This record gives sequence, C-alpha cells and structure tokens, in this order.
Amino acid sequence: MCVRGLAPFDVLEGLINSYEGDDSSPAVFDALVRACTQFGATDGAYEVIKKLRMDSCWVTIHAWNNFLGQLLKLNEIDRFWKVYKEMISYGYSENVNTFNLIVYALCKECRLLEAISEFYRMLKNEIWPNVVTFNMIIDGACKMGNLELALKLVRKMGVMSGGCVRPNSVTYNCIINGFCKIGNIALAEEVRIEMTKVGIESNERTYGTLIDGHARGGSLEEVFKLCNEMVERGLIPNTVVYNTVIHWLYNVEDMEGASLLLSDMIDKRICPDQYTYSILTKGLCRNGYVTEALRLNNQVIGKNLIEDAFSHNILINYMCRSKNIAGAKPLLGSMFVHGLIPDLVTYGSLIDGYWRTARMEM
DNA sequence: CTAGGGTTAG
Repeated sequence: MCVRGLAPFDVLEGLINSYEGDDSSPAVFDALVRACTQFGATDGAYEVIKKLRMDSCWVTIHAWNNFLGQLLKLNEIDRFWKVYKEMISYGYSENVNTFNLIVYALCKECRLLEAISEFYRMLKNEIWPNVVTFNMIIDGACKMGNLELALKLVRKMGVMSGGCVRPNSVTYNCIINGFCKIGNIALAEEVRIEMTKVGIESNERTYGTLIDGHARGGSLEEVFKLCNEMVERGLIPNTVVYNTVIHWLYNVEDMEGASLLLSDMIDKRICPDQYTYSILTKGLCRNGYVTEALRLNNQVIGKNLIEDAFSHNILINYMCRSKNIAGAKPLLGSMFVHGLIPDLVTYGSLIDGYWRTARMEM
C-alpha cells in the first residue's frame, strides 16, 4: 500500500483471489485491517471488514480490536460505541483487549464508575484483567483529580486480580502525574520514592512528569536539578522535556533562558515538534514579540510542519485580544489554505474579538 | 490496548 499507492480494496481483491481455503491463513485479513489503520486509512479498514463479512470470510476479534483502538486514538468515541455494538451484534465475544478498550473509552468520557463496573463484568466473563486494565482506570481517576481512589486501586490491584497483577512504571507515572496536576509535588515525590523501593526505576516519562510538576509549582531550581539527575542516569532529555522547560521559562518571562535552551535543543539535534512551535509562538506573543511570532509561523507553515490548529489559535487569540480583527482574518484564511480545521477555540477567539470591537452582528 | 509537554472566554 505504501510503495505502490494501492487502495485497501485493491489489496483485498488480490488477497481474495489468491485465497485457497484451508491452505491460506485468515490472519492475512487481520493484517490488512491493521495495515489500513496504521496507514491512516480508517474508513478503508472498516470497508475491508464489511466486505469480508459479505463474502462470509470474517476477520477475527483482533482486527475489530485494532480498528476500535484506532477510533479511540482519533478520539471518535461515539463511533467507537457504534462499531463495538455492531461487532457484538455479529456474535463476536470480547477478549481482554476489547474490554480494555471499553474501559479506556469510558475513562475518556469520564465515566469512571462504569469503567469499574466493566472490570467486574470481565471477572464475571472469566476474562482476567491485566495491568493495562488497572492502569487505565487509575489514570482515569487521576485525570479526574480523584487521587484517593487512584491510590486505593494501586494498593488493592494485587488482591483484585487474585495476585496476578502488580503496578508497573506506567501505574506509578500516572499517580505521580495526578499529584503534580493537583499541585501536590511533595506527594508526587513520595510516590516516586515508593516506586524506587519496589524496584521500579524512574524512566524518561517519570522525569518529564516531575519536571513539569515542579515548573508548575514555580521551582525552576528543582527543574534543573532533575534535568541534571536524568542525564547522570543516562536518560537523555527529549523533545517533551525541552518543550516543558522552554514553556515555563517563557511563562516567567525569562526570554534569555528560553532562547538558550532552544539553541541547546537545536545543537543536540532534538527535533522540535508542533508543541515546540506553539510554545514559541505563545512565548513570543506574551513577551511582546508578535512580529517574530508571525514570522516563525510563516516559516514553519511553509514547510508543512504543522498539522493542528494550536499555533494559529494562539496568534488569532492574541490578535483578537488586542482588538486587531484585521490581523486575525488572514490567519484564519491561512488555516483554510493549509488544510487546518478551525475548531472551538478558533471560533471562540474570533467571536470574542468581534465582541470586543462591538461588532455583535459578526 | 495504558503514562509526560502546547490554545480561548476576566
């Protein structure tokens, strides 16, 4: 598909034509579905599943799981439920991965209690939850600020799984992040100590999380201490870590520090990403360098490095806040030209801008 | 299949 630019249906046709019953493996159809989702051909994946059904050549639960997982990754939760129900209506039964996807979908919708009910439905169906199941519920609890429940689950996951499942680094990182986000760095650090005690080393994400937590709390000193510590342990600060620190340096108006770090990032060949560009855009705007922010935007958009609305939203919002509708309009135009879809924030900012300039009808 | 970073409305 990649090399020859074939459409999913072309590949499928070839597979069906060369399919020789018992001498062939139906896993090849699952592989095609996976190829489609990895390729970004989400609708193609679904069409393949449907076509095979009509040819009474069914894909397995693995392909459905793969497709359902892709929908969650794209945040198409409504479609996820629709497809899940469809799959069940064809008589498939959920395996552990399907259940995990259901738990994940419920957590994404903040339906934490239902996610926990799903855990018990798994037990009833004799499908044993694994560490991923627990981690998703624990992270869901953390994201909703319910650290008490998250901690309770960590303590009880052994018993709840009949001694089969123990916390791993993902579990601990979720809890650490939860405490950082509610501003309780002290407890976040305590959790890290506990994690070390049970023999799980801090990884790149642990450091990334704690660095953001300390920066949020205003202790940039701790931030640099942690950066050094991670390097000493052989972990190289990646794009996420640089983005975090640059973001918080701009926030305290340390332009020089932010610039130095950006140069360091380029020297060390750590690739900037969309987060970097929106952080720079915001940092330049809020510190009074709007012209530079616009110039940066023009540079990166020409190179097709931008795939989401963030940077434009930041600029549009900045223009609108300073009642500069004339400055915001071309940015909206630029979004359309480059295939970026204006979202709630884009329109919210523009409506606010018109409101400020007393042009209610607009 | 799960964990860290970027946007709006006082």
